[in-house]
Amino acid sequence: MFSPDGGLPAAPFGLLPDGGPPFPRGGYDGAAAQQLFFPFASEPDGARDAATARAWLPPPAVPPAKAEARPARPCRQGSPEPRAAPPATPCCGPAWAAPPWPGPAPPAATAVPGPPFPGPAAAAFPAAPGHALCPAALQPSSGGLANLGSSGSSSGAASEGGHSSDSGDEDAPTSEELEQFAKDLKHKRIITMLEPNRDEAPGGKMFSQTTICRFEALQLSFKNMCKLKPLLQRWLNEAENTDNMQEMCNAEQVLAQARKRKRRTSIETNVKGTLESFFRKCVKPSPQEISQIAEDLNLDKDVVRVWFCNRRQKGKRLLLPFGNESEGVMYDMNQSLVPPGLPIPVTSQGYSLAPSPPVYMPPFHKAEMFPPPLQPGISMNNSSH
DNA sequence: ATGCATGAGTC
DNA sequence: ACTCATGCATA
Repeated sequence: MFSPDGGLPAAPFGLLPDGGPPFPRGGYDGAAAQQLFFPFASEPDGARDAATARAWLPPPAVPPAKAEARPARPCRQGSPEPRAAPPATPCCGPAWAAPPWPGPAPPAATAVPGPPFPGPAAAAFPAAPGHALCPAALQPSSGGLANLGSSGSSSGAASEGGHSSDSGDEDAPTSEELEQFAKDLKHKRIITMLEPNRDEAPGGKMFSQTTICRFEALQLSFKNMCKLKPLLQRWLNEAENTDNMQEMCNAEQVLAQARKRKRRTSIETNVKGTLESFFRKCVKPSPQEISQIAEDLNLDKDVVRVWFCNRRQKGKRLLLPFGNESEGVMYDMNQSLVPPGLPIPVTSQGYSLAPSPPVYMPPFHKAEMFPPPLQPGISMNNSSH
């Protein structure tokens, strides 16, 4: 049934061989030393509550072809159930259901390839008053956060729990602000990293390099960025005003290293290509399908499952944030992605998520659920491996 | 910089 | 079992 060509040589979406530039780990070597950089008091638990929010929802302009609502069911080839608008979610439901994205985006001169966030309509963020959409994010700071940009010196102190200032929704940073902040953060971080003793803070929670990188690259969901901004902001302020960021008791986070973590699986390039082709057919295979794929590829079912999860997550991360136009047309959970005319999103490293050709997978028959007919010419950066 | 993994929260 | 946030490990 599933004969994934035993090993497609190419990857549909221009999968890059994650071969990024070597990360200069000044002081970290060993596995132990984690890459934690930012310490923070503590993350408000409530911050997560809004997990329900569907980040990057389509803007008003876009006809709700189907807001990336929760598909819920495995791929149903034949019947792409029409997706209704996301039901108001508990917390930020309404807020996010209604496109948070303000109007037209100003040329955001940012490091990122495309305007990550739509527009500056500033306070457009519908922070449901009653609920803390993003508790942390809503931290007042009377527009202070917004001014982070001026890396000049101590930008506004994003103190928390301050004055709730202006209106109830003005707190939400605008995309512009976030971008600016991201830049500022990047700058500061670089400086900071040069300081041997400044990578962590006392007793606080810190974020990993991964998260920071993603923040800087605006690869996190808007909601998430809103949440993190105040925390990062605080860190920046502290870093600026503190000469010694405390002794940084090595502590090294005690590294949860003691934790038994499954060794990272390295999926072979060709296998990856096959997975990609499966993904294009169905972004959310059913457990059975996953099992089948796993069997075909000789992978652990769990590995396949996780791969799909991550692939979906990646799709959202890369596709939505940068492809404004694509809002609402993100990949159909029932089918493949790539809506017609979708602007090819490219990440900072030129990672194009779009399939070479405007592939648009038509509904396929069950019988051919997964025959991944990769298109020739699709480039796959087989780099090593 | 990003792929794969983990865990909380949710459906 | 999925989404989302986050991080370890690696290219």
